[in-house]
Amino acid sequence: MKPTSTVPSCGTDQAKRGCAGSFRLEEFLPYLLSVAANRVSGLLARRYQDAFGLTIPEWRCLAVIGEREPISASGIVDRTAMDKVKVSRTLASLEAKGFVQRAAHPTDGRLALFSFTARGRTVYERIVPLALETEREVLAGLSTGEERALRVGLLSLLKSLEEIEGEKNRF
Amino acid sequence: MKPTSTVPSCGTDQAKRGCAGSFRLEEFLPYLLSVAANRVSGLLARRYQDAFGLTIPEWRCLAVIGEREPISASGIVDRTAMDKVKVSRTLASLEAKGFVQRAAHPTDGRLALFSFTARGRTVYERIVPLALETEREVLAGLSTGEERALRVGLLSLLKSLEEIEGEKNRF
DNA sequence: AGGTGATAGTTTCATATGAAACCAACGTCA
DNA sequence: TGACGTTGGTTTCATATGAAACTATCACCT
Repeated sequence: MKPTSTVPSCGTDQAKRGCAGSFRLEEFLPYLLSVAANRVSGLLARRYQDAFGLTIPEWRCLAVIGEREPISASGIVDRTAMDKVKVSRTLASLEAKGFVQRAAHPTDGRLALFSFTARGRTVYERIVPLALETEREVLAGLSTGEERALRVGLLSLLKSLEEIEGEKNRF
Repeated sequence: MKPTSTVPSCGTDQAKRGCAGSFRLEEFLPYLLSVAANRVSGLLARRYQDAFGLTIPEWRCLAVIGEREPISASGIVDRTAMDKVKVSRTLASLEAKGFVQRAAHPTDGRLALFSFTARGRTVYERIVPLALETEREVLAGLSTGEERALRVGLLSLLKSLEEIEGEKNRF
C-alpha cells in the first residue's frame, strides 16, 4: 500500500479510477458537491443581501421561524444544521434589525421563544418568492425527472452520512 | 412583485410551494445542497486530518498537483474554485510541511511552479484511495443510475449558475 | 431543602476567511 | 528606453467561525 517508486503502478491494481494517476478532482463527488453548494449559496447570499440586507444564516432562521413560530433557539438549531453559537448570534442580529422578537417561555426559564415582528413577517413573505424564484432559476437546466433525481440523490447522501457518522458521532 | 398586505394571498396565485405559509426549508434545494456538501466535507476533513494531517484545501491542491504537475498557483486557482489568497496560503503550508516544492518558472519570473516532493508524492498516492473509498461509502445508498443522476444534476446546476452569474459577473 | 447532572443560551478566544492593498515581473506601445 | 496597464502572488486587516468555557435554569434524586 505504500508505493515508493516515483511512477505509480497503474492499470493493474485497481479496477477504475483507483490509482493515483487517474484521479480527477473535477469528477470527485465531494468536490463537485462543495463547488455547486458554494456557488448556489453565493448567488442566494448576493440576492438576499441586495434585496433585504439579509445573510444566509439570517434567512435560514427566518425560514424556520416562518414554519414553527414561536420557536426556541435550540429548536432552530435542530432544524437548520447550524451550530448554536451561530444561531444565537444570528437571532441577536435579527432582533437588533427588528425582524424578530424574543419572549420568555411561560414555564421554562431557560428557553427564549422567537417570533416575527410585523416588519419581520413582511420581509419573510416577500423573501420566500425570491428564494423559490432563485431555486427555479438554478434548476432551470434540469428536467422534472432530473430535478427529482437530484433531490433523491441528496437525501440518500444525507442518509448514508448519518449512518457513517453515527458510528463515530453518537456520543 | 411587492405585496404589502400582512397576510399573503395564498392558494390562488401560485401553483405549488408558492406562498410563504408553505415554504419548507428542508425541501429548499440550496439548503439541502449546502447541508449535504458540508456534511460530506466534514467527513472528509476528519479523515484527511486523522490519516495525514491534511486540511481540505491542502488535499485539493495536492489533487490538482497530482493531475498537472508542475503547475503554478494560478493554475491551481483555475482548477479548484478556491480564491488565490487561500491557494497561496495553502501552498505555503504544504511547502512548510515538506509535501510540495516550488521552483522558478524558466522564462516568466512571476510564476512559481509547484511539484511534489518524494514525501508529498507518497502521501498523494496513499490519500487517493482514501478519497475514493470515502466517495464510495457516501454513495453507497445510491444505485448506479441514481449516482449518475446526481452527478448529471450537479453538473447541470453548475452550468445554470455560470449562465445566471455570467450576466452580472463577467466584468 | 440541597446536591448532581443535563439543557438553553451567551461569551471568549484562537483560527479561518477573503476583499483590497500591495509588490514584482511581464508585455507593449510610443 | 521607459511609462503603462496586466498578471502572479503575498500581505494586511476587518470579519466570520466554532470549540470550549461559562451562566442560568431545570429535573431528578436523597
